[in-house]
Amino acid sequence: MLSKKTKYGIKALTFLGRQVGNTPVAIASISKSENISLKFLESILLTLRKNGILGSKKGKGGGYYLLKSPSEIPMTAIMRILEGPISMVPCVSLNFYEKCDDCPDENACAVHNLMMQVRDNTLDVFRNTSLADLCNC
Amino acid sequence: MLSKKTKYGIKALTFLGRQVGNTPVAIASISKSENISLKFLESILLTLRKNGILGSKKGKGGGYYLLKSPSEIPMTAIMRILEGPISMVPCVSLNFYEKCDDCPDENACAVHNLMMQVRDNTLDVFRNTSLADLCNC
DNA sequence: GCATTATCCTACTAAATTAATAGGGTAAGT
DNA sequence: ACTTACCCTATTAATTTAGTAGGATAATGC
Repeated sequence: MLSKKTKYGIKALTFLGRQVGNTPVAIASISKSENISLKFLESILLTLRKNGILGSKKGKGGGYYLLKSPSEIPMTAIMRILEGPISMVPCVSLNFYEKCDDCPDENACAVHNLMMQVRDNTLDVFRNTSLADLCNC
Repeated sequence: MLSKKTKYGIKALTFLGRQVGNTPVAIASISKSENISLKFLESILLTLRKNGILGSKKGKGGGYYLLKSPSEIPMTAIMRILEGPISMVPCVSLNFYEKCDDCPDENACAVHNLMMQVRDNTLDVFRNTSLADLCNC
């Protein structure tokens, strides 16, 4: 299941991507428009800034803005920052790999092989989608 | 992330599907072979039985066995019983649909439309895979 | 018919994760 | 100065997950 953190993060990014120009938007403004708890959203936008997706400006007229154009932000990046691994099990993860405690042989594991297929399919979607695609719908 | 419950359940089912004949296998036997906590596995097999995937036999020589041949058990069924919804958000779920609290219009929601694609791709994998496919690898 | 074997079933608990909330600090603009 | 709005750490409440405990019930074999 997708966490609220990721869901809210994507919604906020989409909102920012739909702005004309790239002027900073206050958290409170996004919070209201998208029905997201202000404080929770604050922490989400903070991690997106720390991970190089967003820039910010303090003081009056300040807020958050995209650092790149939406078409240059792939969904894989957003998902990995907000949700973590894209795969359903750590043992098939490309960026967050971990060995299973049980399971002596990965290649012989039915779950491993099945989840590999799921990962590839999910990855296809995220790799072929950028924030721009979400903004135009 | 896939829960251990689902992971263990799939491993147990695969183990049962690989048995020659269809004689009952004791929980303890599966538990040992697959490195799964006996009591936890017990509860998992119980739900699989209550959902029509497994049959059971009590007493000496008893245990669990598949009610159908592995090729007749689609992964969609197993996943829905053990893991629940296949989609990442309730608002795109076919079998466990729920409306979002936020989000006035589903069709205008970027997350909704993206997760629809992910669901379709994941569903494709599970629909085209049966337990038999897992047993032969 | 009694001991043994193995599933059945409810309830409980510990740990981890998620979804926030609180509250003050810091920088920018007027 | 004063206001606006992000910055940052810590705490908490709720939920989910993973596993445990302990006995009830049914089948089998001697």
